[in-house]
Amino acid sequence: MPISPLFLKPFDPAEHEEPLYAKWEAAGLFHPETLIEKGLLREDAPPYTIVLPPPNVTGTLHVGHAAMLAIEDVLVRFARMRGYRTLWVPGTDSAAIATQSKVEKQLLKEEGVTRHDLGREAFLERVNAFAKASEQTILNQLRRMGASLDWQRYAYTLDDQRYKAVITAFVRMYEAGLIYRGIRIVNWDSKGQTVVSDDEVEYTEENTTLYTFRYWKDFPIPIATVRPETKVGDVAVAVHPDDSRYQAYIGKVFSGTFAGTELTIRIVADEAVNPEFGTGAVGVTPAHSQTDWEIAQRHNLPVVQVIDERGKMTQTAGPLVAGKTVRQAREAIVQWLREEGLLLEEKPIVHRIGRADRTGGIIEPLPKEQWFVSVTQPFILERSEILGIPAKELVTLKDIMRLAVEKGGVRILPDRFTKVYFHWIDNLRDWCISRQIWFGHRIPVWYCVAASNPQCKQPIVRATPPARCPHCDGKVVQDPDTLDTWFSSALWTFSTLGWPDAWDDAQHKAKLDTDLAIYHPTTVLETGYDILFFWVARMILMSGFHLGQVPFYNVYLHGLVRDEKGRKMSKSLGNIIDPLDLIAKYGADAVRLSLVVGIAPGNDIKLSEQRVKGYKHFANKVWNIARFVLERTDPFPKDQPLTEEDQALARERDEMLASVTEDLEAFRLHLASEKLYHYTWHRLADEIIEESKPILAGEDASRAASRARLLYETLHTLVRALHPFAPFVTEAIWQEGNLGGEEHPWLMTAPWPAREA
RNA sequence: GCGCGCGUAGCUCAGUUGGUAGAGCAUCCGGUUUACACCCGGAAGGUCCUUGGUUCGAGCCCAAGCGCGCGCACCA
Repeated sequence: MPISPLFLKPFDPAEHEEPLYAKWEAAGLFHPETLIEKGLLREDAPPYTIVLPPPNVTGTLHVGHAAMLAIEDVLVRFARMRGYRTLWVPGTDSAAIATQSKVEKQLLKEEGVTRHDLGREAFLERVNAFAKASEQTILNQLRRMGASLDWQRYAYTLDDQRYKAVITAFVRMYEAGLIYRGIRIVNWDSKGQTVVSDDEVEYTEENTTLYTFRYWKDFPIPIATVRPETKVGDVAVAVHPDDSRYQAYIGKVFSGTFAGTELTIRIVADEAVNPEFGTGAVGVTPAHSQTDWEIAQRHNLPVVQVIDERGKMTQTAGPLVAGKTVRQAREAIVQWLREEGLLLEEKPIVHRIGRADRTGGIIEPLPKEQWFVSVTQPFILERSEILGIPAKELVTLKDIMRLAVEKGGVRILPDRFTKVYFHWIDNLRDWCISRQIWFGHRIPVWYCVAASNPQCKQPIVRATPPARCPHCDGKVVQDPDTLDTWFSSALWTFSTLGWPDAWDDAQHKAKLDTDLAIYHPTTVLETGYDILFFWVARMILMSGFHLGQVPFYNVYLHGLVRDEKGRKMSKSLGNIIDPLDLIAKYGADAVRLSLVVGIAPGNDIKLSEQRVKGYKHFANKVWNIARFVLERTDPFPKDQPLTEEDQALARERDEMLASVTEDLEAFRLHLASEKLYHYTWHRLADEIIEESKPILAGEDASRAASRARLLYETLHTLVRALHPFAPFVTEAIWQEGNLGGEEHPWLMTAPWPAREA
């Protein structure tokens, strides 16, 4: 058979990649059940599952996604070739706050209206339309990377099935006493006009002034603050219990006028005060500081709110500042302190201020009534498959999160993140899950409007809307808030596999033969180390509570992709590399290799165009090796015995493959790929093939035939081993060279070349 | 303050359990018209941050220090 004419030029990714992907998809090769039907996979094959960390539905593919896809696709293709029942579940995330603010910005710019002008219903229609319109973009970009995702199982965090999972989860946790409503100091995003969780606050250092002053002339203790404007809300001064300077004042109460408002200040002793800082005395503002709120709780102090949700001073703040913005109020109060001679010192200080990671809005701590998940409330886990966590005993969500990792149920890679994880768990507070935005899963809670008898004051928490109040038959209204987007993301491993429908409540286990029974717990969660807390920990929490399982056995954390100088990619630096541009220039295989070869788990990736270009050359090298070998070995002498030197070469190759296989099993993708790269180029091409030229053309026919057989078999092997890393060029060679024959028309589902370890 | 990581060739980084220091890019010299210029051969380039320890043997293990980065907490 003559060699395919396609081989007679350099490998052109543009010519092969998209058509090949379309063929794989059309043949159903991403869908494990189709492989079973076609006899390409045994029905009793052990499962191997990864759920894709869902990209933002309105976003576009960035290099971080590209790295994630490359790594996961290597794992999935490796597992598939080894005969696992391999499932990779695709999905997208509504990314509540990010998407909503994007649409709000657009509305304001193009139509000059706010979401309140449109109203909730109309606004949501607009957001959903926007999400729908963007969806195909990101999905096609996932395809361009070559990701072998099972599209028949595509999930979206806001679709009906996921909605059902979210509400069911909420109701069950409420009934178990793990979800409660309470007034706390929360992180108020003044720009996004919503609460955000502790993990969604990012701190930046800024230069500011530390003011030392007295409330009024005969007030005995000077205090220091960076936020004079909040001081109109002070109710106490706290000192350390052992501080000798202030012993005489502890327990005393002082009254006076501060900045035009009457204050009653009690002196309290509290361990939280650092006697070294400032004057060693803290003005306690319970409504606008987490620490002060806690002090106020311990000493039974009142709460006076002086800043409102829009960042303006309230009427309670007094005539001097009421109605002013925080900034104006600060100036006014400092001015007043100066005029009154109360200002003792102004000192420059570096202070960290919090901003919301999604909107950039300054975080204002405010007391608000919100919904929380308690991480310390004990409950009984009816059934447990989690290592080290017994069923029918009292546990807390914190216990589950800690023990799942500590006892080995979940393994985190690289190992060093385990400590970071424990540290986070140990400092964890209750999780605030309500958000004052509209785009997202609305909280399944209703309130009786009339509230005519005491029972009616109880919130009605249920999966289906109640028509009337069950106590007085009055009208009900739904809680206006939506859930933190991470609440639904935390259910992702099992909400994508059919929970709660696939769940048998009586048996506390998945119904037989459902996706949930077959594919959960998943095998690997692969994601960036930056969302270890947001997501990984909370998935363990949710899966532990609802299923009594870990959500995954392994966590593979990849690093941040940075530019060639090691800087974060950002719009403001203008150093963003668009993976689709790279794919267009160098091909998806090259992009994938550049994000995998030699990059250890958890390490940041410095990506340069040079690097990608190098791997394009590699893909072409593989292509040319195939041409050389196929040209000279067709038909290859299958039964020719190998000479001793060729047996040695075959052994060397197989040892290399055995070690590559071991590396892949241990998630050492960086080493596996490096070994393959090195063997292919610098051993096979540079040495073995070069030495083979005279042998193949030589007089010794049996030696030539032996070498031809060796080369053919080596190509056959190598193309399979390289497939997970560079799926396109290898599949193209497989097809054009007809390497699989009748039995394995697709390289994608051909067997892995090394024996089971 | 608590914790984590990094420091290896000019640059970017590998180095799996301790066993003769590696790759890509860049530099220099040479080659090559049929697998491939998206190439090949060769050269140069290293106190593996420092000091001390364990060991027959340390880039790797231990201790201390220096420099850089990150996470968490505090930040009144």
